[in-house]
Amino acid sequence: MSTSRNPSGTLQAEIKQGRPFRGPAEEATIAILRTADVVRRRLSGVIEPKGITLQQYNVLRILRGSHPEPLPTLEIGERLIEQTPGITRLLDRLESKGFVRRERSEEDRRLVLTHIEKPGLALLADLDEAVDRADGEAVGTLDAHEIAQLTAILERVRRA
Amino acid sequence: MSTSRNPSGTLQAEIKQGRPFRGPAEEATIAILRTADVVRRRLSGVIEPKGITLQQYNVLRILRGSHPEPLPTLEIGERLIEQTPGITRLLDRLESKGFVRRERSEEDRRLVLTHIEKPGLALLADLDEAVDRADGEAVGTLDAHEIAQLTAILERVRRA
DNA sequence: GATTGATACTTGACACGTCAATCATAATCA
DNA sequence: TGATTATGATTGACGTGTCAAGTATCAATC
Repeated sequence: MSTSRNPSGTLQAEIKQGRPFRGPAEEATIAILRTADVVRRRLSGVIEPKGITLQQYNVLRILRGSHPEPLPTLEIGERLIEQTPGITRLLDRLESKGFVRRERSEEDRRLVLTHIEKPGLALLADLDEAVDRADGEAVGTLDAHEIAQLTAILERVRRA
Repeated sequence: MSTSRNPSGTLQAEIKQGRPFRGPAEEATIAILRTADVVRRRLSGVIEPKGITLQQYNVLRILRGSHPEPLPTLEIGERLIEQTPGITRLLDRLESKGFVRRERSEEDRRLVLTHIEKPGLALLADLDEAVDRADGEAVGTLDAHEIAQLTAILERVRRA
């Protein structure tokens, strides 16, 4: 039965199988997921023709951010919000394409440090403008206030 | 050029490699992608313990929506925004778990019609409350106006 | 009514995302 | 010091997203 929730009598609850939130909350959740899909697709459309995937691009961006310092595998994983196992294989592919280089740390031999290489930097430089344009177009119909509002609301959703 | 936006002369544009949008637009784009990740993770946390993945759940929801009418494969794919090849294998797994049944259409033998089965409906019923709760919690700190606003802004991003 | 072109789906190949298990190295502390 | 535990990374297995090819069926047309 599971009817404990549902304060007052609540027509809605009786009629619609006791699901008080079906409606705006679900609509917003679905909107977030679908919008992210659309955005991801657009960015992929810009990036993949250059021979790397969106995730590989994200890793290169992270490595460029720390360049010339290398980063250990787990550190990259944290910034990507992704689980570690994935990172290892992602780096395998980037290394085989010559965009990054890996080496064991001397101080702590458990660490594998990844550096971005010249071809990686060149590829990013080549993509910067198009990616910025895509970002701009994604929110192109929003004014500055709306963009700020969207960003703030999404942050609250993440922290919820 | 598309420089109409960008208020005053714009130092930013000159200095930072002529990338006027790096900043708020990129921040908003990243916010959308990261928020969707968080939301997806939360929903998965509710659904996967019951033995199906989030995508399988979405397919079952779609099939419940049309029940007792079955749906052809492509129709399901369109509602998921996913490419067809993925749907076929998704349905393979749902079928092997007994949640759906497939059959060739008699009128048009190219079509494969998928029906949701009793165990599928039961599983969904079992999940409805928890999923609704998760949706509600995701946007729990937003008031009704903010939820509507978020949904509307995201829709504009998708249409951009 | 046989050929041609579209449509609906399937299969193969590769890139992730994620969990569980494993291996090497460090750190701890008995 | 030697055993135990913690940490960092990798591997294996499975589900999914996506592209390119392939197969079966239908529709059109000659």
